[in-house]
Amino acid sequence: MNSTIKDVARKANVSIATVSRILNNKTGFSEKTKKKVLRVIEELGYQPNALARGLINKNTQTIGVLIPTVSNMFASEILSGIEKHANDLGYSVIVCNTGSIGKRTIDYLQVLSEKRVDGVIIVSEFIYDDYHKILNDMDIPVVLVSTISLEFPIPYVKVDDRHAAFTATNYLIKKGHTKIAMIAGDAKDPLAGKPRIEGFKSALLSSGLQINEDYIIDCQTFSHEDGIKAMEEILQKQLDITAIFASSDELAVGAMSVAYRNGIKIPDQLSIIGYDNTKLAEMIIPSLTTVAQPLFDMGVVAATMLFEIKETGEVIQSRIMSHEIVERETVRSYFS
Amino acid sequence: MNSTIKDVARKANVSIATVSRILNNKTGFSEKTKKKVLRVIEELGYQPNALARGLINKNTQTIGVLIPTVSNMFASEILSGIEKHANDLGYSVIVCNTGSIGKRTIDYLQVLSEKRVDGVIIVSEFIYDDYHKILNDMDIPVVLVSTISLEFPIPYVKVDDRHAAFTATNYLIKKGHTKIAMIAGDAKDPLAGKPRIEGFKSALLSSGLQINEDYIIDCQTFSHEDGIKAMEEILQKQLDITAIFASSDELAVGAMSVAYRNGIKIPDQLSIIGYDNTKLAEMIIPSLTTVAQPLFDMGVVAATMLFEIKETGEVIQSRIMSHEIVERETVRSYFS
DNA sequence: TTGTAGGCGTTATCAA
DNA sequence: TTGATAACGCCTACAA
Repeated sequence: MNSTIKDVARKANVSIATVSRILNNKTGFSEKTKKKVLRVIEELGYQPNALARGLINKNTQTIGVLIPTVSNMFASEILSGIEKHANDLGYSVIVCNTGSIGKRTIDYLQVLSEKRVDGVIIVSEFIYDDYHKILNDMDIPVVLVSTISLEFPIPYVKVDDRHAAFTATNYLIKKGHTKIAMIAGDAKDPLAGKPRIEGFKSALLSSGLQINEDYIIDCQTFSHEDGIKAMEEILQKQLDITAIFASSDELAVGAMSVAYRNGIKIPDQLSIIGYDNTKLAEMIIPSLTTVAQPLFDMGVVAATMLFEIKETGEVIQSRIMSHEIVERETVRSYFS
Repeated sequence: MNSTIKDVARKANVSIATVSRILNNKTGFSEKTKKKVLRVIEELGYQPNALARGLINKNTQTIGVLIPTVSNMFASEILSGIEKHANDLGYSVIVCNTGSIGKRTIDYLQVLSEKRVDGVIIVSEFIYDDYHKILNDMDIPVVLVSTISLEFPIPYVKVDDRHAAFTATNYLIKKGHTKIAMIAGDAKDPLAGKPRIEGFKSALLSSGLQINEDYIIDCQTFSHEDGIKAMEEILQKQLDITAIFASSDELAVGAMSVAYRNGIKIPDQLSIIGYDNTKLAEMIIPSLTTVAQPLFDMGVVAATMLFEIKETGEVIQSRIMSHEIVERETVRSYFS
């Protein structure tokens, strides 16, 4: 059990060098010995030891993925894309669930560093100085997904949040809505929070609509639970609105459930548009109109970029993925 | 960048053996040299090479997880639990997205074998002979989650599907329902399909109700989409029912959406109970009554078992996790 | 308390 | 076409 190259060599009456050559499709052996060696490998059930290989080749055929939570549809869809493409190229992926706490990230990075992964993909996280320091010391490709670093020149793949939020809001306006609230997620979040608020505002502005800060509900997170709270706040404030733009599908769905409980019909009395286009958006009833991020593809693209950097050794251009409105059932038009 | 133990030794004027001892908290060095070495390590930013360590220690501090899809709430919740506990114990996890095709599983197993992972957790998959052969050759702990192998004695953690289905159906009956259909998922699935159907039937039987095979809708999968199809079939067949038991939350939600589109009020005109208790169940509107599997905990327990086997070297007892009805809004009572 | 040296399972460089 | 042999970075007897 777990024989080594040495065992193979001995049993086949050749040197380990020859076995190694055959294993790696190098040149320098006869067809006959190849046959023989291959048979012995089969007989022994020999499996090359990736550790020993990695030690000498300085690559492990594995990458690390830092991701806030695998157990939400947003992140897991991205992870799925990454894993898919990595696997297609013969790489394994180590998942690191950073959660919301920051400390674990450092530890994970340390571990990935010790394990000598060939690259790291970071999803939806702010890049602090110490992260970057470790990353830098590791001297391997890094790419960001759905996040960005102003401080450090790390390539990323994401949608243009401001633009997407603008598009969503504008969609509402084009449907005849003028009294619109926003459930903003974490307004302090410089990556997924602020830009979307800005996009919301500028859509209003460019249509000559008034901005009222009271109509922008700040939550702590982008979760379903906070969507509920936000909608309750909207109701309690008795905001005079016909539509809501939510910064995530979960927020939107949370809001929808409160509306439902209060007898508010969607979209008849209140329209709502989400953000992300997770599977939740199509499963919820009524199905949620939302601005889609190509989550799975973003994962694939991130992995593609990572390996491209690895191969070429060059810095790669970041990618802005295009977003699009997916029209479903939660937005009412005031025309036609 | 990427200094070795040798660099540390040289710079600290000690032997590599001493550095190694300090690194591993062994005995045999003075406090003074420890200080000195530690400082040098700090200065150099030295990180032990896990590959070299693993090569000699014969362990990699990483486990592999085979899972059909990370991008559904069921699997990702389990994965989350596994990752959590593994990480707490200093292990990394490699995710292997087996998808629905079988071939990839073999390849993944091969890779995990070459990478010399310390253990493997397999989620929701049937264990074929060749899987088992590889697993056996790897000679490492294996545990199954939400699946079971009749052929091979591999420890597992799961709920009692038959019992859980019985409980769900019985719950419906106790609420006064007598005309109940089942959306069965994949009826040919010997693990998640058949047992639930049996549980459904025996609940009916033990309450003196009739079993009508026509009322058991067989789908290919447990997906949202198939829930839609199943409900359409129910409608088209014009089954005379007041309640449905669905083999997964996704199926239930798919059915709900069709009911909604057809103006059928839930739970007023039709009650429905799901299976799993994923986050979807609490987010859907109205929120879904369902029989809960402790998904996250099952992941944690699986990891716990894995490491226990690894430590003790003994075969560990399988664990049947308890299920429970989570009462929400989709089941109407005919009493009171 | 410390150092020397052999070995973990490979690949790669020489010779032969 | 082959085979020794020196790395790769670390751990661990065994000596000192």
